[in-house]
Amino acid sequence: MRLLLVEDDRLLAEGITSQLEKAGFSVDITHTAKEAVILGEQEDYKAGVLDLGLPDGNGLDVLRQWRSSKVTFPVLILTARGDWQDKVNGLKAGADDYLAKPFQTEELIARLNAIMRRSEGRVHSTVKVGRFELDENRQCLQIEDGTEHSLTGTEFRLLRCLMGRPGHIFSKEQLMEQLYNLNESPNENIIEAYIRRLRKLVGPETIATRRGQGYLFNDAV
Amino acid sequence: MRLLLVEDDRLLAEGITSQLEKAGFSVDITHTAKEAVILGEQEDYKAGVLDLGLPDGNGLDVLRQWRSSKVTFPVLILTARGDWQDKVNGLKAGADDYLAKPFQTEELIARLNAIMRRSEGRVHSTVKVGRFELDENRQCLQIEDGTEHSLTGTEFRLLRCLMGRPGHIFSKEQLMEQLYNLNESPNENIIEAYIRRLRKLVGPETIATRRGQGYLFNDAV
DNA sequence: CACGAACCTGAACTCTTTCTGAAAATCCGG
DNA sequence: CCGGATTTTCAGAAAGAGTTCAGGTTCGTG
Repeated sequence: MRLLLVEDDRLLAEGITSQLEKAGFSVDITHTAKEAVILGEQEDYKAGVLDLGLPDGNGLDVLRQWRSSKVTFPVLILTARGDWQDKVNGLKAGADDYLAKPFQTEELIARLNAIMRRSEGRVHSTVKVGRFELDENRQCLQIEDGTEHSLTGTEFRLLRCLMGRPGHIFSKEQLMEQLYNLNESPNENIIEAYIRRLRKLVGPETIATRRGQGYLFNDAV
Repeated sequence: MRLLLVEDDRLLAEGITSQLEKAGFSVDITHTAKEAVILGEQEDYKAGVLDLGLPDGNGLDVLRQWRSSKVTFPVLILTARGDWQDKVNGLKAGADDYLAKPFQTEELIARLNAIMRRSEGRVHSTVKVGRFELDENRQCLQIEDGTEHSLTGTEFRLLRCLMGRPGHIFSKEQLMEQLYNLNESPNENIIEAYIRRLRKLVGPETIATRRGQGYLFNDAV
């Protein structure tokens, strides 16, 4: 679940990032408007967090440029407390939500989850495929036979990706992009390793291999 | 993999086409806006390349008309170098990417592949001939009796080629060109070997041999 | 009708990709 | 700084895809 955080205060950015990563996101940080525009257009994020005050330009311009170039992921803007104007302009420019500084990271996470769910057209925070149900709040997998398994961060992100689109083939490269940000680039064998662990939970048939193409979550029970 | 190329410079159009065909696309050319609108609406293309300067109308109007009549395939527009305005208007009108003239055909191919990949998630792209349906996302073949077979990379590329133009005879040399690049040049018997594998799936009658000419996918059920 | 060319067929071979189990490295709370 | 949980790497085994081969069959032509 990749996010882009645009925030010029480096210390604050680091703080937010470390908490977001604990919550299971993979975060790219940028401090400038220019880089933000490029990253947003080129990388495949699931959401963006945008501070409006940037050294080299207005955050709203970043947002407008994204929207005019078909960047569709949901964006949450950070505004100074009580700055009504910024909020209205932001929503006009295509933002999906806003949050006044200062804020609790918990609230940021909650709101991010909300706009991401909304953008996917879902309401429930659980993904159900066949006899499996993935609980996004508790980060655990329930199986129809009553058993329940809690997942580690990486296990969860990978499984959510696969279960989010049952029957669709994800290449190893795509999965790498979803799990890791630009800085991290572990051995591609890591995907195989995690696929193996997930199979121990869901059974070997449930996650199928398409040799040379990738992996898919079987939607047939 | 059918494309529509809208370009009024006939010489340029021919040149681009021959290279695109080498890259495995099957290209229809048109030189007028009027014909472009009709073809785009009636035929089932996987992508379009649209030059903005046309003798009988503006390319952007073609694009707008397509989009308003539910033509969803991704479109790449060709603009004059540095014409910022065209680019922005194009993206607003529903283009998926743009390329400034003059360009390298390699770049055109790379961008086409990119926008097609991006649009894959949204559009369910399948080729249907008789009682067979080839799913290009999942790289598998569905038959009317309900069975489904996943294909290996080479099987898929060969079958897509044949099914992309049912009834048309492809020579072994042409098929070789579709499946392999200049560096690879395996024994020509490889085509026979794969044809045999495909026949085991679709039945011996469905892929006919024209001795001395090539193979074709039978249009009639 | 006989002959060669083109095509078919099944199996064997090679090479790449994936699986697997375990060990090493890293992270994190106490 | 320690110990457990988690992540990452590694290397050999297994499986699968791609390719070749050798011999058989069919077809068209002279």
